[in-house]
Amino acid sequence: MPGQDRRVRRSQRLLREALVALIPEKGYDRITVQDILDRADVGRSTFYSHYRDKDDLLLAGFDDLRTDLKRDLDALSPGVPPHPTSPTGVIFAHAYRHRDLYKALCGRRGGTVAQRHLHRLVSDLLRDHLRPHIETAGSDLPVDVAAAFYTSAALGMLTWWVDQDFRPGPAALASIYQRLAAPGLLAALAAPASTPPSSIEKHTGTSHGRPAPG
Amino acid sequence: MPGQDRRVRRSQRLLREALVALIPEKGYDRITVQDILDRADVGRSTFYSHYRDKDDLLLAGFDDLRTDLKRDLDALSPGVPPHPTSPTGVIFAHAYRHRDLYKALCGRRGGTVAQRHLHRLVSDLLRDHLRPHIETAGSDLPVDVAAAFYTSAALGMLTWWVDQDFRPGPAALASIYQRLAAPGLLAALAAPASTPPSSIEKHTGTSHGRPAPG
DNA sequence: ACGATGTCGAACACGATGTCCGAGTATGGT
DNA sequence: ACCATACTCGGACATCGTGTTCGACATCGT
Repeated sequence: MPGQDRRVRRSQRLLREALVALIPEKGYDRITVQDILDRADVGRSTFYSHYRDKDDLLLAGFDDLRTDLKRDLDALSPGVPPHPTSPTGVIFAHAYRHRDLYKALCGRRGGTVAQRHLHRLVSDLLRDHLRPHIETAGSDLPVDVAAAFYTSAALGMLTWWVDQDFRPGPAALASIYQRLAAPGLLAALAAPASTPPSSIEKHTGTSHGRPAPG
Repeated sequence: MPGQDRRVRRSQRLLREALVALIPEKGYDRITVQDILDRADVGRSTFYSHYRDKDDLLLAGFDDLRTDLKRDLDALSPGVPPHPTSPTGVIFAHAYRHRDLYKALCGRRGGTVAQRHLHRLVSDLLRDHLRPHIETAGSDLPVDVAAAFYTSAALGMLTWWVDQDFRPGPAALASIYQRLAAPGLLAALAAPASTPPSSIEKHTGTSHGRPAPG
C-alpha cells in the first residue's frame, strides 16, 4: 500500500508534467485548464477532484521542491563542509539539476504565484542564515532588509540565468554572486554602530567619478 | 488646444486612478474590468475605446512614470551633484514621492505585468550606469549579471519597503543599500582578471565560521 | 471475484471579456 | 451663440473559461 492508488499518482503526475511543460511554451497566465487537460490527456472532472484550480496544481508541486531543496541545504550545516558552499550556491546547483522545473518557476513566462512562493522560500532560508551572524556581530543592520536584498539579488541572478538557458555553469554563477555579495555583508558586519547616513554621503564626484552601484 | 478633448483626459484619469486605488485592495489579478468601471463611474464602451484591456491601462500609466523618473535621473549627471546620490537613491526618493503608485506597482498585490516592466525599466537604467565603470576597469565581471544582481536587489528592497508602508525613510533605505552594494562592486572592479573560480573557494569553515551572504 | 475507488465525458450555470450600435451630450472652433 | 464633431453612455450580444454534477465504465487492492 504505497501512499495512494496507482491511478491517482498517475493522474497527478501527468497533470504536473503537463503544466511544467506548458509554462515555457505559453506562459503561465495564458494557460487554460483545458490546455493542461489536453496535454495530460486527463478528464476534466479528474482534475477538479484533485485540485481546486490551476494555482493549486502549481503549489502542490512546490511541496516536493521545498523538501528536496531543504534536504540539500541540511547537508551543508552538520558535517565539515567538503565544498565550502553558501546556501545560494546550493540553490544554483539545485536549479541546475532541475532545469525544466526552474524554467517554469523563475523563467520569463512563470507567473506571480510561483515567483512569490519561491521568493518566500528563499527569503525564509536566508533570513535564518543571516540572523545569527548579524546578531553576534552586534550590527545595526536590519535583518529583514538584508534578507530582502540578498534574496532578490540571488533570485534575480537565477531568473536571468534561466532565461539564458543556464549558459555559464552553476559554479561560475555562484562565484560571481559571492564576489558581489560577500564584501558588502562583511563590511556591514564590521561596522556595528557607526553613523549610518554618513556612509552614503561620500562624494561620488561627477558622473565620471567613483562608481556607485546604482 | 491642449493635447486632447477634456472628456478624454477626464475618462483616462478616472480609469487610471480607479485601477491604482483598486490594486492594493483586491490585488491586480482579481480586479475585473467591471470593477474599474464601477469605481471610475465610466461606461464600458468608453473603456474599450481607450484601452485594449486591463494590462493596456496599466502600461499606459507607465509611460508617465518613465518620463517622470527619467527627468529626476537626468538631474544627476550633468551639473556637479549637490547631493551625492546614486541612481537607486533617486528611485527610492521617487517611490516615496509617489507612494500610492508604487504601492500598486511593487506591492504584494501588484501583478506580473507591473513587476516585469518596472524591472526592465530599472535594469536598463543600471546597465547603462554600470557598463562604463566595468569596461574602463577592465573587469571580467559580466555587465548583464551585475545589472541583474543590483536591479533585483534594489527592487527587492523597494518591494519590502512598500509592504512596510515606507517605514524607514528613503534616505535610511538608500543608506543601507549603499552599505550592502558598494563594497562588492568596488572589489569586483579592483580585481580585473584574477582566476574567477578561486575566489569562492576560500573556506567558510563550519556552519559557525565566517558568514557567507547566502 | 468483489466491493471500493478513480476516471471519463458530456452537460450545465455562471461570470468575465470584448464588440457593436443607436441615442444623447459635452466640446472646441468660428 | 451656434454647429459639426467627437466623446460618452448603456444595453444587447457572442464567446470563452471556470468549476460542478452525474451516471456509466475501468481499474485498483485484497
